[in-house]
Amino acid sequence: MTFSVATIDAAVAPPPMPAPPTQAAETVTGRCAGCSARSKGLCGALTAGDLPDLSTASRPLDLLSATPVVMEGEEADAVFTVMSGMLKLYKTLPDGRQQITGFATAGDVIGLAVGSGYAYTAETVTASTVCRMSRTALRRLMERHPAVQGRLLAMTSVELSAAQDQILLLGCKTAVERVSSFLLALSRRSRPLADGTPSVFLPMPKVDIGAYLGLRPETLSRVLRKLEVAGAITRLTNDRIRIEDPAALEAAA
Amino acid sequence: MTFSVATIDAAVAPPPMPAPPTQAAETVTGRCAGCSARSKGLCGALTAGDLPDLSTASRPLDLLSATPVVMEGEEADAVFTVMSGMLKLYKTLPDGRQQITGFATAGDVIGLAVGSGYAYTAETVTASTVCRMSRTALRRLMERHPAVQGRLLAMTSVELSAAQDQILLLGCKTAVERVSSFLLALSRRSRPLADGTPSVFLPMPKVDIGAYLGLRPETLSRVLRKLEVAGAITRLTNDRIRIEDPAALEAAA
DNA sequence: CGGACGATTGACCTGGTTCAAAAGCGGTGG
DNA sequence: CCACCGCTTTTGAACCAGGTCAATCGTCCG
Repeated sequence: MTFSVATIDAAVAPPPMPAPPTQAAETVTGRCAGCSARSKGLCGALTAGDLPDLSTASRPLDLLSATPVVMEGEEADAVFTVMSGMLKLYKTLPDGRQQITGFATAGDVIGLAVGSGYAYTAETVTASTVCRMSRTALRRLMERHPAVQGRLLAMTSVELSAAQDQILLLGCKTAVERVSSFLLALSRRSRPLADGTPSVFLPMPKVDIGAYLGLRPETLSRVLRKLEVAGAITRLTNDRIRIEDPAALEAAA
Repeated sequence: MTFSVATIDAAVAPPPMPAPPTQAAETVTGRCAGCSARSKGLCGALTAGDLPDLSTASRPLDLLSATPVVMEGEEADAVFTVMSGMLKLYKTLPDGRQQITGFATAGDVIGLAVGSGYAYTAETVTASTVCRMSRTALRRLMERHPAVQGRLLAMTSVELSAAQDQILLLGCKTAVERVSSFLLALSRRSRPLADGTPSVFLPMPKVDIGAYLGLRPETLSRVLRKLEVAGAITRLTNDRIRIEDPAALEAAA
C-alpha cells in the first residue's frame, strides 16, 4: 500500500477544542499574519505587505502523530512548512532498513526536491501543524519575491552543513560520542528548565533516535544509562532529560 | 601550523610544459570563453554576453596534488570552481580522526559557507585547476544575474541530496554494500572502456576511499578482494577497476 | 640497488548487534 | 480504583562485522 499526499486530508485531526476561534472569522490575509512561524522558514523573507501573496499560496493542516506527509519517490508537487510539532525525515532501503536523516520542527521546510520525486519520507512523530504550498505557488512566489529564493538558498545551505556534520558523526564517532553530540545539539536549541539547568525534550521513540544516530535502541539505552551513572545526565521522565554536566558531554562528544 | 588560502599561491604549479600557449595572449574575456568547465558549475547559468563579468570576477589557479585550497574554520572569503582534477573535502575531529564528506571534480563548486568560516577542508588529490572567485564578487554576480542564484540553489540542493544518500550509506549499510554503492555511483559518472564494459578511475589513495565510506583501508582491501573473487570486478591497475557484473554490484548495494 | 610508502594479508580483539526475557507504563474497561 | 493488555524500554548474554596490530609484498624513485 502506498500513501499519497492526499492521505493527509484523511488524517487531519479534529479540532482539539470546540473550534479554534482564530480560524472562523479570519480573512485570508489574517491567517498568515497571526502565524506563529511567520518569522521563520520561507515566510520570514517576506514583509507584512506581502502577506496576501503568502496566504493565498498556502494552507495550514493539522495532523495527528504518525501521519505521513511526503513519501520518498513520489511526485513532489508541494512543500510544507512546519508550524508546530515534530516530524521525522527518513530514507528506506529495499530490504526495509531505515535511516532517519533529520527531525523537522517549527520553521523547517520539508519536501524540497531536486528532481520530480521527494528524496525522503516525512512523517509526524507528534501531532503537528504544517502549512502546504504547491510547487507552482512556490515558483510564482520566488519570481515575485527574489528574497524568497535567497532565503531558500540560505536554508538549504544550513541543512547541507547539518548533513555533513551528521556524516562526520556516522562515519567517525563511537556510540557514546554520537549520543553526547546529539544531546548537546538538542540542548542548544531548547529552553533550560525553571532552575536554569539545560534539558532536552525527546518526543520521539528511542528507536527513532537510534535510527538517526545509526544505533540500535538497545545500544542507545545502554549509553544513556552509562551517561547517567557518570553523572552527566538525569532521566526526568521517559521523554525528558536534564543535562547535569554539559562539559562532560562536550568532552565525550 | 595553519595553512591559509594564501598558501595556494605558494603551491601554484610551474607550467608543466614550456608555457601554455592559451594563456599568454588571452584577453580577460577570452579566458572564460575557452574554459572547459564553462557550461558547468556557476558559469553555466550565464550566457556568452556575460563572460566579461565572469572573467573579471574570477581567476584560474593550477595546483599540485595534496595542496590545501580551503581550511575548515578559516574565514570564507572566496569560492572555487573546479576546472580539472580532483579534490577531497573532509572534516576533522579534535583528536585527528577525519571523515571525507565528498570528492569534487570538474564543475563542482567548493567553499560555499553558511557563516563566516568554511565548513570543511578541501585539498587536491591530483594536480588540479580551480577558478577562484571572491565572496564579494560572487555576491555582485548574483545581484546582477539572478540566474546565478538559481543555479547555486540547484547545485546546493543536489549536494544536499547526495549528503543524505551518504548518511543512509553510513548509517545502515554493511562494508560490502558501501563499496558496491560507491563503485556503482562512480561508474555512472565515468566513460566505459573501449570495449564497452564500465570501469571506474580511483586516483585517490585507498585510505581516502575508506575515510569516505567509513571503513579502514584494510577492510576496503578485503572487500575489493571479495568482490573480485565473486567475479563482480577486476583490478586492472591500482587506480582502475573494471566492473564485470554491474547487476551483482547492484544486488550487493 | 636500496629505501619509503601504499596496499595486502593474517591473527586476534572488541564495540555494537542480536536474541531473549523482564520490567515499565500508559491506556481501557470493568 | 484497579486489573489487564500492548507497547516501549531496559537488561542480560552470546555473537560477529569490522577494527586493530603486525608482518609482508609491491612499486615507484632516487
